[in-house]
Amino acid sequence: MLRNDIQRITGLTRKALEYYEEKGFIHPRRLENGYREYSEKDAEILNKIALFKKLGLTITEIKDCLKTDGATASIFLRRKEQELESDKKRKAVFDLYIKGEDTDLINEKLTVIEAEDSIYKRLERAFPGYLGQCLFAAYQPFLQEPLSKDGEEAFEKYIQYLDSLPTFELSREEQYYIDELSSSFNMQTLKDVNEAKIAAVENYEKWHNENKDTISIYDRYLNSDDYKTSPMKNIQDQLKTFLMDHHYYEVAIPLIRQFSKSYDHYYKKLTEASDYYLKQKGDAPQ
DNA sequence: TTTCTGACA
DNA sequence: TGTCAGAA
Repeated sequence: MLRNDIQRITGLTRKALEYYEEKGFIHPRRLENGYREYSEKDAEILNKIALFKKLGLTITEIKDCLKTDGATASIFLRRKEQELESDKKRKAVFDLYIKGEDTDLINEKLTVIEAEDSIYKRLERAFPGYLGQCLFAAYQPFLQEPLSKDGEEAFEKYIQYLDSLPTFELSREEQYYIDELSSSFNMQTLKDVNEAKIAAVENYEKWHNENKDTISIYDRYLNSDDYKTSPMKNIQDQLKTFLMDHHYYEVAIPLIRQFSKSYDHYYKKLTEASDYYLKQKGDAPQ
C-alpha cells in the first residue's frame, strides 16, 4: 500500500506517518523510486494508533498499549480517569475563584489537588500499572485534607521516600496476569471498593457480625492450596517483601499518619479491627 | 517537551 | 522525497 491509501484508511497525515515511522512504530519498505510501501501489518498498527489517539492517549502510552496487545489499555483508561477527576476538581476551584472566593482558600484547595496528583504520579512510577493505581485508590480518600505546618514536612518526606524507592518489578508473566485480571476494573471501581473497606473498618464489629459467613469462606480460601499456589498469592508476597525491604511500614506509614489525620484515624481503627478479628478467630492478638 | 504542520527544494 | 523552522 502506498502513502495515499494509508492516509485514506487511517485518516492520518503524511507528516504523522513519517513521525510514527521515525518513532519505530512501523517499518515500510522502500520502492525503487524511494516511495514507501506499507504492509498490512503497518496498516493494522496505524489504525490502532489512530484509534488510541482519538481516545486521548499519548504516543508513549500508545507504544505500551501496542506492546501488550491491549491488555494494558485499562491501565491508561484508569490514568485518564484520574486525570479527568483532577481536572474536574481544578474546574471546581476555578468556579470558586470566579465567585470571588478568598485567595488563601483557593490556594489551599489547589495545594490539595497538586498533592494528590503528585502522589499518584509517584505511586505509578514505583508500582507500575494496576498495583500503583490500587495503592493510590487506597490512599486517595485520606489526601483530601489541607496540610498542617508539620504535616507539610511529613508530606515532603513521604514524597522524597517515594522518589527514593526503586521500581517494583514483576516478571513478564506476572505483569500480564495482573493486567489481564484487572482489565475490567476502572478507577471508580477501585475507589468504590476502598470506600467500602474504609466503611467496614470504621464499624468493624458490626461489619464482622454481618459478614461472618463470607469471612469464614474467605478464610478457608486463604488457607487452601488453591490460593497458596496461585500467582496472586505469589505477587502479594513479593509486594510485601518489597515493602518490608524498603522499610515502608516503619518509614512511609508513620509519615502518612503524620500528614493525614483521617489516615491516622483509619490506621488506628484498622489495628483494632485486626486485633478483633484475631480474637474472634480464637488466636491471641499479636 | 511532544507531536506534529507547512514551506520549500 | 527529505529537511527545517515553528506552532500548540
